[in-house]
Amino acid sequence: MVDFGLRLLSCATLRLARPLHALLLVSGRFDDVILSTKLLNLYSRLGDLPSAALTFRHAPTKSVIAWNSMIACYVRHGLLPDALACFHRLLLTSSARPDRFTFPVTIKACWDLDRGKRIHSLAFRFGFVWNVFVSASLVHMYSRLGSIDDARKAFEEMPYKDQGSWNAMLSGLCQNAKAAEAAEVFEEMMTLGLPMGKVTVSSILPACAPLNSLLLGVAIHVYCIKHGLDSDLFVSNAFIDMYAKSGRLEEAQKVFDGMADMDLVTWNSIISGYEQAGEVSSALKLFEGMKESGVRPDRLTLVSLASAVGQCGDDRTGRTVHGYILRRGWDSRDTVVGNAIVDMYGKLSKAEAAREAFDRMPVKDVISWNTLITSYSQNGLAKEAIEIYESMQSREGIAPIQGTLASVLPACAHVGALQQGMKIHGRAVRTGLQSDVFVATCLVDMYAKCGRLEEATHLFEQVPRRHTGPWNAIIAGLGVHGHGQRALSLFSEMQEEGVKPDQVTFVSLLSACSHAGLVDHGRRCFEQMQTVHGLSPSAKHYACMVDMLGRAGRLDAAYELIATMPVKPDSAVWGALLGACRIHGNVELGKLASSHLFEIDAENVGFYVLLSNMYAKAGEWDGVDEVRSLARHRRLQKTPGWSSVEVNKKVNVFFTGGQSHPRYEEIQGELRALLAKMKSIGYVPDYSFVLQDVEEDEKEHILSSHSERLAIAFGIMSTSPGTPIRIYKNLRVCGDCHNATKFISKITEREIVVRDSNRFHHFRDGGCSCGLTLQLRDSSSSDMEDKKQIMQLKLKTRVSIQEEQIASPLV
DNA sequence: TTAGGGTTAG
Repeated sequence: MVDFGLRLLSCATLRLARPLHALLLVSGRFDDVILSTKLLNLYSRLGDLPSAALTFRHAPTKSVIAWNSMIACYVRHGLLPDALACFHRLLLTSSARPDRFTFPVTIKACWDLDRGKRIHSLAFRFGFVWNVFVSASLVHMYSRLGSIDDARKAFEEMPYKDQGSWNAMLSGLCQNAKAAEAAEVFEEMMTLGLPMGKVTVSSILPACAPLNSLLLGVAIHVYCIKHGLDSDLFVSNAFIDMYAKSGRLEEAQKVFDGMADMDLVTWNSIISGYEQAGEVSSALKLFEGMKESGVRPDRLTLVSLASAVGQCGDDRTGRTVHGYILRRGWDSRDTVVGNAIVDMYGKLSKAEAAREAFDRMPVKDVISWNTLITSYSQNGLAKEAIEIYESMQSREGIAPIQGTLASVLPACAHVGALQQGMKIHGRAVRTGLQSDVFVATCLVDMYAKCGRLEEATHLFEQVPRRHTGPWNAIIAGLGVHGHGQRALSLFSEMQEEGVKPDQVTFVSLLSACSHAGLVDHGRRCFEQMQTVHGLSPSAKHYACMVDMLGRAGRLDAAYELIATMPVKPDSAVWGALLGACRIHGNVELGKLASSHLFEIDAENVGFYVLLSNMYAKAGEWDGVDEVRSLARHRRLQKTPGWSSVEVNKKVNVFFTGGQSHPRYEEIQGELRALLAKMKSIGYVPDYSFVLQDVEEDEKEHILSSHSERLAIAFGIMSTSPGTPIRIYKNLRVCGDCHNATKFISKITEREIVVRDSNRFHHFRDGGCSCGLTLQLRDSSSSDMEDKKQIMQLKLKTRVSIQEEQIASPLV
């Protein structure tokens, strides 16, 4: 006589299971409720859902154990609705009664809170909630579905808690970002003298990094080594993750190196650790190791990989990775992976490729939109970024979150889209996001950069002041408006309130001092930054210092600083020196700065223009020719000048000489009318700013086609009288436009604010009271000399050069 | 004869 029970229990493969199944049927023993249930369990254990379901259907009598196994089998296959349907059939059609085993598995099948609560009340009605397995399952389910309060309640109501219940509570808290509470629960567990198992360890470890408590992590590590828990795979994985997130990559690597076997999670944790720390090449190397070891990458691996490639900035690797992801079956419905690809292209400065990847995604969530907005915004396509935000608004089911506003507000700030920014501010108020420190900081920055310093200050005063962000934003804002003293006094206030300044604070502060010509204050800040605040200056800080000393004419001191700086000077540092050399006419030092710049940043036309300008000012025409031919040789083209003005919440962009605006003719008419009035009260066009060697009336037209004029004219004709006009220009405003704008502000009785690549110009009633007045006066004092030189330049080269712009295409 | 609780995420 065959002992079917024993053989069913010990059967390990499907190949052995099938003959047993047949034997049961022919011998008539299948009718035995215990044996048919054992067969079902066997199929369920071996993961053969169809056979399990068939066995279940044909079993003449169904014990509650059979029902339980069937439900469990569905859950194991992720068929949650089938599992719940099976449970309901058990309730409604079977004479069997659910038991304490039924509920844990059914609770596991609940995929939303409503269902979970219904099953919870059924478990209560059947009297099983007091079972420790059932209640621990409830704790787990509520945590999984994000209802941490219900989880805590279920946990606290448990009359008896075993280690599993504590573990469920710990991991639930960790997964719902309640690290502090998790640590409290853990402490309570230790106080009660409960033992720590490997599950406990891997549940509590994720709380260490968010709590900044490396000490706790290390203590647990020591405990694990002592009790032999450290060889467990789950435990090791949790340690890698904990160390990596605490910034201890060496420790993470040590754990990784000591592991006997590794799984997908191991590789993902270490790769993402290196990627998050910015050690991109190590992350990519580990990915190769992972492939060699035969572990198949999953979506999380791909997310880390894409992010690593985005950081390394190498678009060839980017394309390779994208190709790899496509080949290895990137599920196009996987929104997280899709978002990572969009982000990768954005970081590689490939806004178009980002857009394509975005368009290909069938399911887009709010993160997809945020990522695309950021991709455009960070690649200088601010207008497009705002348009994407607008089209996002019309999508159903997609509501802006913190990250959305934090990506679109800088775009508004960049093009000076004040009305759009204000609309977004309104939205932030309605959704309560304006009290978010990050959003508030962006709002302060936006108002300051859009020329509304009062609003920025007002908003700053309402923001909680513990964080450094808002302080940095307002200090920078005061800086670009030329209010160096106010920036300094705010900095003192910041220290009095105990807010710790960071690297960014000092960049804002130093540039504020630089713009206002406060050299001594700037120097003191630069010293304090190192001695008092223990911050080592970066290339950015040195660039500010060089700019400050250079503007003040202390070129030797500026050069001295560069020669002795401990970090490698970048293009911003040398660029600041070159700019100062141009102002003060130091050709020799300028040549030196350029030689460095042409090595570090050979593609930047601005530097060629600056150098050529400087040669022209000094009358060194050979130098001018040399620079021009160098630029031509490198196939560089001038940066097109453009200005933007916002009318009716829409950003209008005008390119210098551009005729593509639909109301171009009207704009020209407006400009002609203005010009006549300007001339009648004493405006004389300054043709020295015209670059082409053409007839006088043509010159007049060229000046009138500068992008800022087009934008101003459009602003005047499209808004009601008295409305201030705000312009953003990507390059610096030319001297003639600066003068003309004074006249326009007088004639039209408008306040005109022009923000250029350097700072703000406030025009009102025929004057300009901006921070730059001083500098402009400086350059206009030598106006006559400039004009003479430019005339000479024209004679020699037939084309002259304007600040930051080369007249005709270089190629 | 059946059961719960564990690590990685844009």
